[in-house]
Amino acid sequence: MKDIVALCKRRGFIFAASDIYGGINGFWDYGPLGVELKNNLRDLWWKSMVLCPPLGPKGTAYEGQPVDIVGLDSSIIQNPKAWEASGHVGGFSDPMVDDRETKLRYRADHLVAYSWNKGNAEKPVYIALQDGMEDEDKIKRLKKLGFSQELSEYTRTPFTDPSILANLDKVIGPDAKEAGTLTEPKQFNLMFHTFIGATGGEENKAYLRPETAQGIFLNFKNVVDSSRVRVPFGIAQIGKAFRNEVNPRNFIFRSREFEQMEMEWFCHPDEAKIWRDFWFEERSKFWKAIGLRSDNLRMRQHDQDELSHYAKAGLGTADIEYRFPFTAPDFGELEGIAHRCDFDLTQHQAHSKVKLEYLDPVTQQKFMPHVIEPAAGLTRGVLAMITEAFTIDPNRPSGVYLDFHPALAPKKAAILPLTAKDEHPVIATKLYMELRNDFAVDLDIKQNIGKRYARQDEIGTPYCFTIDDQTVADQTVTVRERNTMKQERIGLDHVAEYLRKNIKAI
RNA sequence: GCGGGUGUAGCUUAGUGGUAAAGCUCCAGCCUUCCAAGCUGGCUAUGAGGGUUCGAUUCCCUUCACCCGCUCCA
Repeated sequence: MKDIVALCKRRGFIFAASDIYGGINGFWDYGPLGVELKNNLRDLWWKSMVLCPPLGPKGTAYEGQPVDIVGLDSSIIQNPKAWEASGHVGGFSDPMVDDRETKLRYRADHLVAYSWNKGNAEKPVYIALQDGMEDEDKIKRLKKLGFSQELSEYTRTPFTDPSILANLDKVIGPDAKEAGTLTEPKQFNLMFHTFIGATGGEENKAYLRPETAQGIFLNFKNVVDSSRVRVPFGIAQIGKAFRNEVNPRNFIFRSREFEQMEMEWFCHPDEAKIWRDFWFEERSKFWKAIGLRSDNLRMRQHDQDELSHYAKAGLGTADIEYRFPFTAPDFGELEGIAHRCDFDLTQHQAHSKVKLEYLDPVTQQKFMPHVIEPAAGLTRGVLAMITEAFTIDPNRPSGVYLDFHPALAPKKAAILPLTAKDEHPVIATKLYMELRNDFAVDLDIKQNIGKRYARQDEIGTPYCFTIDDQTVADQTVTVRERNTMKQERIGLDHVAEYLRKNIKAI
């Protein structure tokens, strides 16, 4: 992993954000090649979803014909009420307390401290208990710690009371053996705040979106009313999302600012399963088509207890996971396909008071569509692409090369005159000018040919076209293929066609 | 968030309480007819802040970033 991070920096894929100030935890910048790679992945996803979506599954009206998906680019900042409706504000903003000994976590406002001075007023001992416990269990717990009074004899103080927080070293946690293992309560809201307007008081508070999905639900009615779509259909969006992660880790895998590629598929509740299976299949195919090896991919159904608030009911969530170097031999999430039921539309309808039900024009049935959501991490995808491509090869000068699928490679080809003399640069420049209109190509004239091949290997350029004396004589160039280092000669006038044929992924 | 570790140039490594050294990379020039060759020249570093000291990259404190393990990931 260290080598991958180093290569990313050395060759201009990914830099630490604010590098010259020592970096900033959880943020990364995409360099000249990184942005090309990310854009390529983004464009392939967009193509596979919006421009050229798959044919529908068997057992639906869509069998054999393309499904309907339209694009969207919604604002990062929305009305804060939207995040209350979605459950992002209320659901995860409570003060939490950790127990360093047992590693358990409690809501601070659910804890109550029981104390009994035991005849020694100088040194009260507090026993924190979950307020919701049955009295019987409280007595049992207190007894276990050596306190056998009636419950009424104890002083009962809310845990969040300053007198308790100032004496945490004397508090025994609900499951701890000794006092002093509980931490100060901490706010755990993962949403970034900001303030709208130059004066910025609390009443002007707003949030940066923690997922792109909500922008789609907020525009569901607008799209239905304007775009001649009929359920089932999808709305796709790619964009940045922000989460104040407690602990960003593993390069760009978990960062605080990241990019998502999400599509919300609206369908009749009865068809949810068909579409869930369909999208799961399609999305798996996508990742394989652009170069991830199947043995590095895994499909995993979420357990009931790890489901998000929106997916508790319904068919649950299935992840497409990739074996990243830092998770290996285990896997890390790359994309989740969730059945969000009608949670979001129902919530927004209730909070906004705007009717979001759908009237099927054929059956005249009115219903709240269910949502199947394939939600992929664009930046995680980039990381998967880079780690998959990273190949050690002691038999070549660079010692390593990036085995990108040609469709993903930041540079599709390099045009290299064998020497900087004679006709070589002239022909090379002419070829470069022809190709650059259609392909991301490099022209590199300086230094010896071996160095230039090595450089292209390290940035994953799949093809190098070299101009030599024979080119001058018979108008052919050599093509060097990155992975095999093999060369063949093709006509100068066939280069564009050669590239077009070889860089197609989907 | 907890525990442990690491911070000298883009990389790999030297070294010192008193002008920070080298190889590779990179850039420029020369040379070069297929895989980082050679020659000449050049850019670039003690993570940041504070303290002790005449003087700190070196000693002390704080902080930041990264790595490993746990935790977390609505």
